[in-house]
Amino acid sequence: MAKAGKYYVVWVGREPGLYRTWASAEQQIKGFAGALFKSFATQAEAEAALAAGPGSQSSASGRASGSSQTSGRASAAKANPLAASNYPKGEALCVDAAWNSVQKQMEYQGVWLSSGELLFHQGPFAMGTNNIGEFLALVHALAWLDKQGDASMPVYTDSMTAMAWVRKKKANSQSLAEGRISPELVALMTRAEHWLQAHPKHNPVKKWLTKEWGEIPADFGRK
RNA sequence: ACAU
DNA sequence: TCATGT
Ligand SMILES: [Mg+2]
Ligand SMILES: [Mg+2]
Repeated sequence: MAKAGKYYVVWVGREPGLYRTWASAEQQIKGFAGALFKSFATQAEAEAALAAGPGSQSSASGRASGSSQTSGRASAAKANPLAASNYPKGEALCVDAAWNSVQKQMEYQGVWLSSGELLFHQGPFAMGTNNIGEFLALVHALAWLDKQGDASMPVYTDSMTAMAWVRKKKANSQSLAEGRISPELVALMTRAEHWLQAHPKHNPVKKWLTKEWGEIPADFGRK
């Protein structure tokens, strides 16, 4: 997670560009031979540095330490998502879920768009699914905002499934229907559906455009 | 196909 | 490559 308000420039890495969280920037440079990166306090500084290149830095930019790998992955987002004309303006909450296929556990969290600051984190939970995590994260954010008396703050998710379940106030989960979900999560799902039915006019839910803006700030990294 |  | 979903 970002320590409120930092901007990370990666000049050399798997996918060079501008990142809002250390988790996402680290993915680009960890284990990448010859990686070059640096953090900045403001967007303007970061954008200027990204455009100018690593050679323009007078001090303390990061260099890859030990490792060796040079391969990357196909480019997804643009190098500077913040420059996209449709990038979200103003404050918002961002949520995401992750599935740990090694530990077989799901977790989810919510962060502020502007700073990357963690607002909530739940889990890990056994016997879950990606979609159940995305759904619970989204409803958790909506309920939290309602409790604060904030009816206008938008909530971003990258999950079409979670958006559909919230819209219908019903989670169409195969795993749930077939009894593969833990009692704890079943209870949370039931509670979430009931909350939605009791609060038909919840805050606006918006789709995070990962292809245009890069990973949602609430993303967990490992993928 | 699209989103995870 | 697999699983969860619209
Ligand atoms: Mg997600
Ligand atoms: Mg993610």
